[in-house]
Amino acid sequence: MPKRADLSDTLCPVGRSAELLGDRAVLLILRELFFGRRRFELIAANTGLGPQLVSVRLKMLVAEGVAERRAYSERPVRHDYWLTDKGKALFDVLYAMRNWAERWAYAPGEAGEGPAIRYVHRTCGTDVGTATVCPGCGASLGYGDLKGEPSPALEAEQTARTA
Amino acid sequence: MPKRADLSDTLCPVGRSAELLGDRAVLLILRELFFGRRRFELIAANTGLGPQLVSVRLKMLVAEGVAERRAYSERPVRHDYWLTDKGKALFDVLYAMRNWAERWAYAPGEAGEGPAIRYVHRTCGTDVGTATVCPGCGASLGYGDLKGEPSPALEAEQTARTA
DNA sequence: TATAGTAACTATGATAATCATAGTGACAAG
DNA sequence: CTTGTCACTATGATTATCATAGTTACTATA
Repeated sequence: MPKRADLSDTLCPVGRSAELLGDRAVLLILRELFFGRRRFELIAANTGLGPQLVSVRLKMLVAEGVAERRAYSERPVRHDYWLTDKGKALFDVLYAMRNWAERWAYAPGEAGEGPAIRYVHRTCGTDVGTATVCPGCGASLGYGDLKGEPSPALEAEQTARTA
Repeated sequence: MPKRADLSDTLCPVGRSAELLGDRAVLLILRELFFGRRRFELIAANTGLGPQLVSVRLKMLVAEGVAERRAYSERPVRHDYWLTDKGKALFDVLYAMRNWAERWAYAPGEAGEGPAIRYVHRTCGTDVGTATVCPGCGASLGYGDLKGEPSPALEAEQTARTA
């Protein structure tokens, strides 16, 4: 394909986000980072993306200030990737995607009982369902406030990929 | 590229959404539909996408049940595209993208004063900022509750594209 | 009647992004 | 001194995307 059109200078905020997020690989990598999988190989394994693509996208995310490369070991030198504040702020987008999918993207009963990922408010323990404000205590919910618990079926799928 | 990997059968809700939303063209077309631009040529002009891509993606959105093709005129036969309920539910995702971009994707002062798009709660008139719950009346905010008002600069950019 | 215009597409070819797979460099462990 | 781990890089086949031109089916104006 020809060079993809550049949206980074549009004044439209959705266009600007689309420049970053309108990419399957980026979305999947962000998912991994939000789930606490920071190592290159784990990210590649869990997303099913080739190492080339993972490499290119991680560099892009670092360049955009969304992720950060850190050494977690000298001798041997090993690096992993962490979300910056700018990256953590993307949680709301992924959470909205999850909310939409839980409601619209599964055939009846396909995900077993209940949602594929259950989110619980850390401070009060309430299952928040798909809310953006805690139904228990009324606090607004962002990254760090929520604890995601994959269903047994989803967990099985994930461990199968790493094996 | 080889055929892109299929995520439609993963149990992960983010993966499922990514299958649809991890695509620049889809995101831009959805933006147009949410802004009430339903005609093919308008969508192509405002997104800057070629007619081929717009055609393919609209067919995909219709096949996914996110959009619907309607005839708005017989003689000559003319069609346009509307969001279904499943499509309208994606508002939360695009709104989260907008919220993120307003905060993180502009250089200081780049968008002029205030946000690139101002959102106002229709029923109570409050400027909601980037909230998901109305700061004025406490109602939760979804598609239909909000009225988006582009800044003069953004409006200028949009009309420039259609001319 | 002829010409131009509008809207929703389809067709084509050049180019670049993606996938799959194999390979590299730096080190540790047995 | 061979095997293993981890974070990548290199390569070639395949295909999606862009830009542009063309098509179909009408309406409107001259």
